[in-house]
Amino acid sequence: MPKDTYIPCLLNLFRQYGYDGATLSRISEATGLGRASLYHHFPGGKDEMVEAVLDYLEGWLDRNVLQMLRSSGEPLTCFQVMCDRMYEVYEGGQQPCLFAILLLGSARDVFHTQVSEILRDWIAAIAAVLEEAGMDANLAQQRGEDGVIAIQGALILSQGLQDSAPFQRVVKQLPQQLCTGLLS
Amino acid sequence: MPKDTYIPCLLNLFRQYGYDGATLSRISEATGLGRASLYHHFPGGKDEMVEAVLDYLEGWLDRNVLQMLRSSGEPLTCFQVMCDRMYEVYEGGQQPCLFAILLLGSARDVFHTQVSEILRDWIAAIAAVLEEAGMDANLAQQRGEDGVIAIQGALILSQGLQDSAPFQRVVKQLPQQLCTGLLS
DNA sequence: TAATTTATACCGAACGAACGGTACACTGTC
DNA sequence: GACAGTGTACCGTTCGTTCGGTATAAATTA
Repeated sequence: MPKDTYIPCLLNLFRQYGYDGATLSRISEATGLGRASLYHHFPGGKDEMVEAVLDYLEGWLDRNVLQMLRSSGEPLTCFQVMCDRMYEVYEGGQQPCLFAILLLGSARDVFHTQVSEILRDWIAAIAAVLEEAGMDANLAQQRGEDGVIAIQGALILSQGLQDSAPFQRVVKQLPQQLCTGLLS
Repeated sequence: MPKDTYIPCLLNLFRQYGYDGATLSRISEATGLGRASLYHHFPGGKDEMVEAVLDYLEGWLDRNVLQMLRSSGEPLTCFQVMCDRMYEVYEGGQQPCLFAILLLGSARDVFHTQVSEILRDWIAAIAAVLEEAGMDANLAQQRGEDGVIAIQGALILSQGLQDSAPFQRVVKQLPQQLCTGLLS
């Protein structure tokens, strides 16, 4: 069984406990692998586990969101699909975002490069859809940022209120908001 | 010298390193207080330090934002002042939000109650301003949430891109966005 | 075909370091 | 003398990590 098997499990652990809270004991327990076995699959230790999860997420985002955004469909429909995907990964707003966790955790410096790259790609993909549809480049870029901001902010708030309603409302309203000002 | 003296320093430490990253050694070094002195001022240890910082922030928010919002001025002006205050505490977007840090860190359960209360009060204060100005209660509540979402999301993104521009743009645009739909 | 090497996956036990926290004796000030 | 404040030395625990070694099965050799 390849090491990819354990990655979804690791993702859930880091999301549930944070980088520091996801101790090797917990990881060992959750994966069913002994401490030494973990180091067989991830010689770089915990950091390599996080990096593997980030690679996985980067691939997931590319396959399920960015490629779809690049497929030049109706902007509104594209963003609706994007928001549906977000609803899935974040389980309706009950799960926090690993990017934010890493960005605000004690090891932020270690993973900052990879996270910022992912965020940039995501924003650029949203902006490209809007620009393709005739929106001004600067405004499109702003809208891309606004999309990420809305989702990240909504996740924080839903986490803070322990109520997924704000996130669910945001993903519902976001596609329209991103498209406002677009002739169509 | 009262213990309040060290609270801004503690705030900066927790924001810079996160809850787990702000170790007692670092706290001791940054405050210039030995371990024994720290436990003299904060017998409850690290958790009590965080709680003291949260109390401080709660007071700061009440004094500098909520009371101002309750003073029934022009909504747009109120929100502009609010955003100015946000610009200050978050140092133009360069500093992350302690609430988010605690919400996503390993000790989220410990501080969740207090953080959620602060968020709720903040949202309610924004909503009250809009309702006072004639906005529908449900929409006003949504706008309150949107305000917090925008700021929290912008902080995450600015942190992620290591670029304060998104945050600064958001605090600039937010007052208008919160007021849209308001006659006046 | 039988023996042996190699590679992969796994494990329990232990490592040094750092953690949060405590005990206690000592200062200074009222 | 009382007591807030401090420095030092130390506690037990847990951290991430490493060590030595086992089980299994495929590949290689005799």
